[in-house]
Amino acid sequence: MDAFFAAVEQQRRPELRGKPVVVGGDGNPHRRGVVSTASYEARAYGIHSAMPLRTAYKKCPKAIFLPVDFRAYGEFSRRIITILREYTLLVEPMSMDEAFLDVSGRSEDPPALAEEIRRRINDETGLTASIGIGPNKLLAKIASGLRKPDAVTEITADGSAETLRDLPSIVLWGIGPKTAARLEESLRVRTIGDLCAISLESLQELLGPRHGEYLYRICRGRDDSPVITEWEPKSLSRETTYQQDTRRRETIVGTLTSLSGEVAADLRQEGYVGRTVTVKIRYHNFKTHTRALTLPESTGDHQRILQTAVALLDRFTMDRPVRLVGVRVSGLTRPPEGEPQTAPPAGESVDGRRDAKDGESWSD
DNA sequence: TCTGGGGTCCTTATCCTC
DNA sequence: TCTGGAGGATAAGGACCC
Repeated sequence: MDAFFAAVEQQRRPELRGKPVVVGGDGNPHRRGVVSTASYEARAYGIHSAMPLRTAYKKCPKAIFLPVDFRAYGEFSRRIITILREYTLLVEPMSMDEAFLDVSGRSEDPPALAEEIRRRINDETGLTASIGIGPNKLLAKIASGLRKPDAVTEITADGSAETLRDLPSIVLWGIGPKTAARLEESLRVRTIGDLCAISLESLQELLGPRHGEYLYRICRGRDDSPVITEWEPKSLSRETTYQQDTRRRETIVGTLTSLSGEVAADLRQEGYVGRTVTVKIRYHNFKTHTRALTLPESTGDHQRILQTAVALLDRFTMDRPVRLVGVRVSGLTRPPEGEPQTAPPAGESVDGRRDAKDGESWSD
C-alpha cells in the first residue's frame, strides 16, 4: 500500500487530502517519536519514515501531525487481505500494508490479474496500492518499489539481470545502511551489478558465511523462499521510551511492571508461554544493552515475568540516565492441554507447595 | 541535537557434556 | 587422569525489516 497510514487518515478525513500529513508517535511533534508514514505531500518537504518527529516539524511546521491509530489501519488491512484471498489462499501478510501472493496456480496473465487487484483495492477502500510481479518473492518485492504510487510493475526471469544491474545494492533485502557502506568501502560495490562481480568467497569473508552466500544468490535474482501463509511468533515484547531520561530505580521498576503485564496479556491472548525473559535498557547516549535469563520452566504469568525482569535490572549499571526500557519473552511454546497459561489470581493458587519450597512469594 | 516499537536472524563468546 | 574436539544451550550484541 502507498503511504498506508497517512493514506488511511486522508481517506477517512477528506479535509486532509492534498495536504502534508505525518503519522507517528503520539501525534505531538514536540515530543519523542519518529515518523511512521508521511503522505506524498509531506515527502516533498524531505520528510520520511523513521525521521524524528521534531526534525519533521522543522522541515514542515504546517504539516498535520497525527498519532498512530493501529486499530483503524488494521481494519483497512483486513479488508484488503480479504480481497487478496479471493484470488488465492496463498497469501503471506508481511505487515499491515504489504503481502505476497503466490498466483502461480492461476491461469490469467499476471499483469492483468495485478491490474484487477489494484483496481478493486482502490474501488473498495479508496486507497492506492503498488503491485510488483516476479518469478519469486525477491523480484516481486523489488518490482513493487520501482514505480510508486498506484502502479503495476513486472520483472521477468529473463529481464531481471538487466533490471537489477544499475540499482543501488541497498534495494536488496538484507542490505541496510551498514552493509551497503561495508560493501562500498571494502569491495567498491555500489550497484547490484557490482555485487554480482564479487566472488562468493570474498562476500563470505567480509560478511560471514550465511550472509555472504545469501547476497551472492539474491544479487542474481535467485530466491526460492515459499509464500508462508501462517507462522508462529518466536518472541513477544513491549518497550517504551521516556519523554525525559530517568535514573530513578522506582520509575524503571514501575515501567517494568506495566510492560511485564502487557507482555503477559499478549502471551495469554496469543496462547503462548515462554521460557526466556530479556530486559533491554537504552541509556541517554543511545547505547543499548540487554540482560536475559532462561527459567527452568515456561511461564506466562505477570508476576513471574516481573520478578525475573527486576532481578535482571539489578545486573545493569545504573550510573547513567535511561531513555528506554523493554521486556521480552522468547522461547515460546503452546502450553500443554489443560494447564493454565498463567497463574490464577492471588488466593487461588493451585501450586502453592512449589511456591513455598522455592521461598518465592509471587502470589501477591 | 536527534534517533519508536515490534519483530527476525546471525555472529560470537562461553559453558557444559559427551 | 589429562587433553582435545564436537556440539548443544545460553547470553549478548548487532543488522535488518516494516
